[in-house]
Amino acid sequence: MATDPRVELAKAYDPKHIEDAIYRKWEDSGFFNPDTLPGERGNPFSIIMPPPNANGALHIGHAVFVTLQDILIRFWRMRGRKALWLPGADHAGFETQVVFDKKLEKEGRNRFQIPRNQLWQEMWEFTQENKVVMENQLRKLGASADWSREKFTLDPDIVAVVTDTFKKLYKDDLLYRGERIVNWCVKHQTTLSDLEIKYEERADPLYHMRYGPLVLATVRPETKFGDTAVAVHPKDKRYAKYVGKELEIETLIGPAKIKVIADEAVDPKFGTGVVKVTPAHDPDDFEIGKRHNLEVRPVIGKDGRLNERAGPYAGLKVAEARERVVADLQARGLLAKIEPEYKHNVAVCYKCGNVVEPLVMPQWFVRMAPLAEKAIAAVRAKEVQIIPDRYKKVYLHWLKNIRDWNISRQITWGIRIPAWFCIGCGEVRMDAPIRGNWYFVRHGETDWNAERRVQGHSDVPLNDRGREQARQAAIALKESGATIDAVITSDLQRARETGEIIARELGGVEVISDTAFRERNWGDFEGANYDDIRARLMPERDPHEIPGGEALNEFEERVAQAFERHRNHHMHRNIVIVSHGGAIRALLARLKNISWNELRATPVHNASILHFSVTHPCPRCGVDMVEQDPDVLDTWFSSGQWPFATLLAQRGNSKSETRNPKSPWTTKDFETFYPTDVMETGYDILFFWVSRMIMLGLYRTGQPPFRTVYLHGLVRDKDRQKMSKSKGNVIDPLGVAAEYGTDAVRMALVVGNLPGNDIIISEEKIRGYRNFANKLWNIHRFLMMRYDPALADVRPKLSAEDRRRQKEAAALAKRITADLEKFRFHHAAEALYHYAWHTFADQLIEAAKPRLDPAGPAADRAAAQATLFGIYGTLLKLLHPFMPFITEALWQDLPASLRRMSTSAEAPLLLVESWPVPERVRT
RNA sequence: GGGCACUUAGCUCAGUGGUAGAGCGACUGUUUUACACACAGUAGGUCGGGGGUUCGAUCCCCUCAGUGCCCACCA
Repeated sequence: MATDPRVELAKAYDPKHIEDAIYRKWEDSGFFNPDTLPGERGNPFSIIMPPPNANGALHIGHAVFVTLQDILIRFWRMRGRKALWLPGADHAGFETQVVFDKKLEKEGRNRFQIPRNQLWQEMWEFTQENKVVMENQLRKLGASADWSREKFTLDPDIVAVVTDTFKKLYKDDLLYRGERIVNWCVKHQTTLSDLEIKYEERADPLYHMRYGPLVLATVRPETKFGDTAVAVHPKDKRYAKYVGKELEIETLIGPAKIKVIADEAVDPKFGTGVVKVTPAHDPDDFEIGKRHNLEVRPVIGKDGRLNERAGPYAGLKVAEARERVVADLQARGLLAKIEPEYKHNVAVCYKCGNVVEPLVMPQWFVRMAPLAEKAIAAVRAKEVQIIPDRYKKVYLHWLKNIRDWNISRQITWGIRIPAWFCIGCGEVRMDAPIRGNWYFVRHGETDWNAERRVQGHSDVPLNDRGREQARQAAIALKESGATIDAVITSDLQRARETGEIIARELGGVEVISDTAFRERNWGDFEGANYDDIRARLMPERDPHEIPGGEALNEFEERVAQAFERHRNHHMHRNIVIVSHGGAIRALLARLKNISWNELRATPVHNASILHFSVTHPCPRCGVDMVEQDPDVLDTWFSSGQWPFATLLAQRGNSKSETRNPKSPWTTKDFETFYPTDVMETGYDILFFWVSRMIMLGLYRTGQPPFRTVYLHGLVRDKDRQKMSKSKGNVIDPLGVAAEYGTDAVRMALVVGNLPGNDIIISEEKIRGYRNFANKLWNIHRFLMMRYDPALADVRPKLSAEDRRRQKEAAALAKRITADLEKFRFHHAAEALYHYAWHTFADQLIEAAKPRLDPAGPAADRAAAQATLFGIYGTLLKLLHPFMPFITEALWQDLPASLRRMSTSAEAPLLLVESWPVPERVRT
């Protein structure tokens, strides 16, 4: 824009033509990076941006945090602080997995049929694309974040911090692997933390079943096969005579004996006062079971179907089994009564709404109580302040009643759990030193694979897809970081080609061909359809005898011996073995000492990679190979470390120096900016995120990760409805920003919104602030039209009114400053709106109009001009954190003499040391 | 079952111990060279009901009602 006051600006403010250029100018200036901010800046101010999920576009909720945090950052930067706003993105494990699962579903695929490394690769690309889109959206919203420090939760240096914390927790006995009852989502095939389940009220039948002489009520009769006791209240006289006895009961799968126990958890007033105890499938029963040392007898599997313990009901889904069991109970007279509409709450997956199946599984749990204790103390001692205050109580209550946190997830997308198990006996071998790695890779796809034809020794070449798969496998190997020393492959063409592609992609690794790694010889069956053969032969297991082929044990022996030979030959090296589905299974069966039947659960897909590491012999079973836990960490376990992890991961940053050699666990950034000043986020993730950041921050650094938590509300539409795509009431922040200007959207999100209260937004409101931006534009236009540079040399004769107005403006500046210091954004924004429009425009400008007449006395004209421009400059500065684009544009348009910058004329930005009220120096 | 918050103009919300404000909307008028994305004006509220404290309450206390949210989740 021109600085010549005679050049006319457009009549109306058009943000489209201005915003991008302004942002580019800011970014090019380097002022977003605290290291290149001009001026003396000893006093840091830092905010770590809540990393948006890299699985989609930004929504209006993101615009809220961008606005509030950007206001804070710009405010403190203008006040001379060394201000850092560190941006990032979250891989958002389960959330992204769900989004990606849906995408796959649309393409007719599903994640359980895709090799892990291939799925990972696809998800990596998906999130990287989203990340770029998101970054640009954040820029559009005016975020003055330091992009040079940006982090992603899967960056290697972040992962290093996170896995280090995992190991430290384990060492400190704050992390354990335990068989505990967990929330299992049958659809997503993963466990969920207690925060990731919701309760829904349902009306289901309550069945009163006969257990010998007793009658008990349940909504889940199908779990009866897993009952290991019947419980009554200890003081219940009705049943005292049974306690401690074993009852002979008739069940649907024959007569059985069941213990009667007494436990406080039983409510004698509910139903008959008798309860069946199923420790494997009910959280409360699991607790009762622990108290009474009851057997945990699982009858439902991860597939949500009954298992072989349920006899004739095996294989049925829970709902089907319930119907059948009830019908059969009724037929046998074992059902005393049915209450058809019993209202109760059912736990469901918060994403898909399917009923959560409580299962007992080995998982990793963080022992929360000791961590929570410190997090409670920090807030009580006001080391961390929570705004608004009422959330403090919510926070404390949750922490006081906290339960251990299951951090294992059975999904692909996430940070792989840094724990290793002995492949022989499953023992946890956390610190087993790795000396050599073996990667078993199945060959890529052939046409026969696609046609489901048995290949055996038939020499079929890879097809195009197979070659691409091989390349993908090579990329995955490369990315695993290991240096591959050699590729050993079966001599059959499909394996050899795969091995050669991998070796080439890895930069010309030696390829060794070995006939012993061939697939099993399927003799007369080769070329036939795989399913036909399975149907014709034994449907449950592989045939031991194949006409003209190789016996199973011979085959296993051949492969196992070959592996043993190579192992001895390639000690302490990293070797890829490219072989076949059957051969890899044979190896697994030998190495892990498991049956073919169990192997069926682990499909070996084309070009999939299995990774084993060699280490010391296991102290329990002597096997010297380990494999990494296939599970990944709950996303919140990594994001819970975000404030310190991001600062510790600034080692490569050219401006922020390398790590301190004295302590590997620090960086200059960490020392400068930690603990951060403010954590600004939504109240909906107080437990998920904020409390965990406080706990993990205290645990790892001894300090809380931030001094103040500011919680904003959820954005709703003007009918108080949550925004959702299905309701069609979503406001796309970028869409409205493009239409009305980013500043208008920002103001609309600030005015009238108190901390912790839900935010109501409507297009009308945004339009209102678009009008305000236009008002500012025209105030500027008027001032510049009347501006007379010649008056700069005239000594102004200020009137009493001029002085009063100057004082008024100074008071406003003080008030806005105090509001921002105390996080009263809504106050400040509204006061500025009001002042600019109804005081400055309506009164000051109107009053000055006659005085600015060129025919008037010069001293008075100079006074009017000086007063107006002086206050106007202050106003622009005060408005800048809220409406950065237009204020910057107008500021730029002021003649340099009016800008009175303390920095050089080339440092054109309002954001440098411009705040009208200086900060008192902190001691 | 426990907890928290809210109930002020048609809508969305500020606000203060001394009998109420903003934005949007409605209505009337005005195209006056900063702005019709504007200006000038008008209408509209027993500040959820009841009780108490007080000279005085929308604001403090009690209670009732309604709304929303969070936590827990005994078959």
